[in-house]
Amino acid sequence: MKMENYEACIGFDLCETPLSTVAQKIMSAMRSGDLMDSRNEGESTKKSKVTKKSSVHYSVLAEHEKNQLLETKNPESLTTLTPRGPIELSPQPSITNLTCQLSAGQVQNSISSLCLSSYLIPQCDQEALLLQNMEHKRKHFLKEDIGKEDMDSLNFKRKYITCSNSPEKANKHTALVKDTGGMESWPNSEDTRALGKKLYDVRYLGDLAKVQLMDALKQAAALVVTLMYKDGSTQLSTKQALTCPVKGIVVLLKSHAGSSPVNLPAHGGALGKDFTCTDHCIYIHTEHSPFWDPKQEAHSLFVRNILFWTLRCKCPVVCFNAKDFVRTVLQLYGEDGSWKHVAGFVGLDPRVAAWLIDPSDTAPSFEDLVAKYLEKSITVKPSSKFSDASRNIVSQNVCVNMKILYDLTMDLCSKLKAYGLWQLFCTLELPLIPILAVMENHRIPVDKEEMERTSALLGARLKELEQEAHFVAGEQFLITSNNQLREILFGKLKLHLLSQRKHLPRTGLQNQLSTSEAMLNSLQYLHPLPKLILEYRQVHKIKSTFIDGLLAYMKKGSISSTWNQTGTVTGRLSAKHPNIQGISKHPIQISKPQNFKAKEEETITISPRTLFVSSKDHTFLAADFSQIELRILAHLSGDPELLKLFQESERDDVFSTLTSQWKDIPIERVTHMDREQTKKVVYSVVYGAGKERLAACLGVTVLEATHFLERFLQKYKKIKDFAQTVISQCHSAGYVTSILGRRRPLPRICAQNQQLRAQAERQAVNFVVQGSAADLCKLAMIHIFTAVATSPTLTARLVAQIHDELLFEVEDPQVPEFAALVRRIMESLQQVQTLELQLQVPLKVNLSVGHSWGHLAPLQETVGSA
DNA sequence: GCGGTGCCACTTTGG
DNA sequence: TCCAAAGTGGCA
Repeated sequence: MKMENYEACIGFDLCETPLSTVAQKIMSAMRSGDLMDSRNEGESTKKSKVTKKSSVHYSVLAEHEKNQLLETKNPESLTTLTPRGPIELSPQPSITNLTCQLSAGQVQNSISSLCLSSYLIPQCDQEALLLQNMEHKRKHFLKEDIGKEDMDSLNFKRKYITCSNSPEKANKHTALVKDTGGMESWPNSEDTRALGKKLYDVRYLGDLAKVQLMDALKQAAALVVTLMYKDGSTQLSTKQALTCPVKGIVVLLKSHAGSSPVNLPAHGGALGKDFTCTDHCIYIHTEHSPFWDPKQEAHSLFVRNILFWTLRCKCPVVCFNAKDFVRTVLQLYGEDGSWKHVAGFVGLDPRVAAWLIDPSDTAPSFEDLVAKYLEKSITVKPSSKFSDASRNIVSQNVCVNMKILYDLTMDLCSKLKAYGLWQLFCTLELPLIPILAVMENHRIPVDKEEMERTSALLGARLKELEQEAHFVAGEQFLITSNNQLREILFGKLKLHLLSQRKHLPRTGLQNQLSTSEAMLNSLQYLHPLPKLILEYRQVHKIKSTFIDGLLAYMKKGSISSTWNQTGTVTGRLSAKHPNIQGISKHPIQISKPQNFKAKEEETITISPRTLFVSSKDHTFLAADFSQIELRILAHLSGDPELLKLFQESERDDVFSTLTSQWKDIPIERVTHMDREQTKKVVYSVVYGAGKERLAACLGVTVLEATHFLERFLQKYKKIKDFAQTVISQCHSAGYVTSILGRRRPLPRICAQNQQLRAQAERQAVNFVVQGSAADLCKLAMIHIFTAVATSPTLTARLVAQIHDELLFEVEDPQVPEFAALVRRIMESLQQVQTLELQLQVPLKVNLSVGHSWGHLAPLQETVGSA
């Protein structure tokens, strides 16, 4: 064991008595001024320091290493000091714990050089490295697998029997090895044969064992990670607690089987083929007790070390729902700025892999995936009498499950390769995982007082509207009930008989007369009730979803969404709790309720996005791709008219241009509403909307809509050709793919039912365009995130992604530099050599800034600065 | 009678 | 018989 193998940060407890010799030296060096005290540094310097991010506690070092440290130590070799411990809690801060950093010359693998090297490796190199690692592991794994499948299934059975008969079963979970005397040495192969399903709790490891563990961690061929919750369940448990706090983290260290001769038992033995005997499973307790004690602080440093190592190590890391793992580490140990350390994390997530293969099953459990994809193991048959027992295998023993998880992930990886999804997985989806974790770890401030005022205001207005509605209806009824509303509109008032329109909207399944917005719009001149209902619904939606709903998710005056990477069939992201992608953009006007006399205006404007504000000294910067799907359609179809629209008039807004063309009005006269309508019409038409739908959308007769449809498709002829090509490809292959190879199987493309088949055809066309747009938006996120993470100065945080729009929170002085970076990166996605991507159309980005999300103004960019 | 659950209709967003 | 989401409330 050599010093070179350690991080260069070493922590000391200063409340230990007697004070260790090294600590005494450091203290005296600090007093004499030979040592810099980082407490006196400015905030900005502190942020950029890497010393705090990872360190080894002094107590972890073996005796001879302590001696080595003591010998090599002279004051000059210590460059920084960082106070640790509960200094925030104490009014009179006293140093109770120190971290010192050795100069790079003293220790070769100093933390700073490690960090630098991992940042300086370009993204593609990291991917190449990962690919190489994976390929190596895969080959190795396959080689080992050949001819031993039967043996493995036997082993599973053996383990199961052992497990169910052991006293541990009563415990429901894997027994933790608690050697209160402290385990002095990390177990070798002889010990571990019996420990296939035991967890080593790192709290109870002795100093030497800890050192050996770190070593084993660094030499592991692969790591498998899962979170353990307070109720004892893990990420692999079927019934995963929704909001259960994390108790600890379980890590399976997969060793290079055969790499050490000591670990190789005699040839031919059954146990010799059981690779599990060289693997170790550790449990890392991460819960903090409310009061501080030095032992816990030492443990905390050690844990932090392990976890940050895991996040930046070069070997494959397997984790089911890896995003939750990254976010948990950030919540536990992430300080301001430390998010950059996880930027390069690439964790193999089997759920993401399975979603790429079949995007239609959006939330499979670990157990589901095992049943669906793990070929060699227990196949769970619902009708089998062993079904319950089989399922128990997948839920009882954490260590066994971790090994199954590893196998499952390897199987999924080879499937990804077979489907041509491997590159998409590695270059797009996996790098996105830490980005989403970092987003979830960041909170957006919200104006709570304003929100509560608005809630009361809207509540009052709703009461008024309800009373008016009851009055004009001539009876009391539940205004939110569509059934009751339908009875009044068509049963009592018989408005459908007064309407001139022949085809009134109907509900899907019951085929009743609809009470939708389109219907109410067409009835609004026949009776006052429809208009009141429309206004009621608008106000009610804003209040219940965007004001009260948002308040429910607020903690300490801020909110943070949960981002779902595998929640859509098209590759888009989705957000929930709250769904920040669905928050009203357009302000609504409401007339002032009677009892609100505070203001003089008769109408009040409500805009939910205005409630989102940037933090102090920060600005929101929004960057959105303009007409991304239409541009992609132009590229894919090669339609000359559409291409011309983007290549020539790059300066103008395309939807405004289209509006002025077909409505025959000058472009200056095109209103916002006109533009929105054109947008809706264009997308409806290109994705195959019928004439009735179009008529309803435009508010014109079916005949007029038919004419428009013909004219449009005549002008942009190749759109139809493109759609035909996609549909026929889908017919022959059974699936379609996006620009970066994302796939969507559409089995109904050959359905007998005409309706189902037509739907699948429209979905195929839509997927190719929407999925490709999603690819580009994700690529933009990754490139920008990587650029910021590798920048020594930039600190901009990604706050939200609203499909084509990225919302950042930027430190005020950095806005111009960052804006230029964002524009350059996003527009340069027109061609990406490494992905063989080359669009025929330019990509255009609109930038806007402001201190409130609802009030963003186009950015005035300074040009000409080098 | 009460509370949980799943489905439907409607709304918002994005293209 | 445009596509893709999430949230709310009624209703059985």
